[in-house]
Amino acid sequence: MATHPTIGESLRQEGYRLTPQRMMILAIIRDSSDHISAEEIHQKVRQQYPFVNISTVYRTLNLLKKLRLISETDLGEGYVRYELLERGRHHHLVCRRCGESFAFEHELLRPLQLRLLKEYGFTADVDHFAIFGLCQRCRPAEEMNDVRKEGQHGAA
Amino acid sequence: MATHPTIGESLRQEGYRLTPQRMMILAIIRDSSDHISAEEIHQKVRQQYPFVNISTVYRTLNLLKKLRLISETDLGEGYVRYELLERGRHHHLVCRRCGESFAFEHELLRPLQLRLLKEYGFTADVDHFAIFGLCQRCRPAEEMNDVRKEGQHGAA
DNA sequence: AGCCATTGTGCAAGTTGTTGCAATTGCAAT
DNA sequence: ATTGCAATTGCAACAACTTGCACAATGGCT
Ligand SMILES: [Mn+2]
Ligand SMILES: [Mn+2]
Ligand SMILES: [Zn+2]
Ligand SMILES: [Zn+2]
Repeated sequence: MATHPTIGESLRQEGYRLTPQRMMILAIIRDSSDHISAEEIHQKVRQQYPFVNISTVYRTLNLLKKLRLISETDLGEGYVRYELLERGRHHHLVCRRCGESFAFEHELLRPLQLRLLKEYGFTADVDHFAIFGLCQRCRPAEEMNDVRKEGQHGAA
Repeated sequence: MATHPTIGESLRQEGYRLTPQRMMILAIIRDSSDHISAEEIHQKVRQQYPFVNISTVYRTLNLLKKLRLISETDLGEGYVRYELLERGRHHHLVCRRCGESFAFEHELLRPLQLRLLKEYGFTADVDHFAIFGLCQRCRPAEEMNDVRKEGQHGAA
């Protein structure tokens, strides 16, 4: 129940208030084993305090994002999900056909990050990417689909 | 005035109709020298045909996206912009502080694309990325900002 | 030309997320 | 304890985009 000191306290140390709403939101993000959406957070906070407004949830998420305590990522569901950044840097591959998503190592993005810094002096925020495409299983199916369409010319 | 045959015809060859609305939308995207937003397209189509609905614009953009004729990208303005994919593959760096955006070569993403394919069998859609971070000019300013905050502890 | 199935459009309502504003809260100096 | 002030909240309105549905347009078949 006691809010993990590190995250709540880093809020205060930046000069922000650790309000009850923020404590509840933080606890829920911390206790979630996976990515969590704003709506899910809102539902869970409401179980403790039914009057929280969804805009408070969004504002808190934006604050935590700005302080780089959480990261957001769009896994193609029509809304964004959030995750504690201290949970370890990683990224996701999302199949545009089956919707499945797989994590991949941050290492794979490091060479790009370095080249952007060297060639453009640009410090890229490489926190939590989602890259869309076709997974191994779906590629053959998609190609078959393309071939079928080309076939429409003469056939059928 | 005559719609560029290649794009309009590739629509038809996929079995979709080339309606007047779609012709107008296509012509506007083609005649735009830069990224263009749905709202901008809607405004311009309305000059020719005041009854088009914004949802037709969005539906057409989604169709063109699905057929990989256009690509979309979020440059951090609060809405998405679209560009003809045949205009040449490139990506963007967007500074989260000053909002400035710079293009960068597709070449820089190719090694990542290849590694994702080799290591995960994942065929990444690397059409038109926008990577956020700090540009060369803004990084010193941002660091100064961080230092000032740390100073709050004892000072002030 | 007339009919039918399919595709596309307009409209209104819905979803996710943001924002202006007035009221509340927290904090510190009196 | 009271006051002053900035940070935060709830609420309602808004913005970008999507979707369900009824009607219109299209294209194929006869
Ligand atoms: Mn993740
Ligand atoms: Mn571009
Ligand atoms: Zn798949
Ligand atoms: Zn900048």
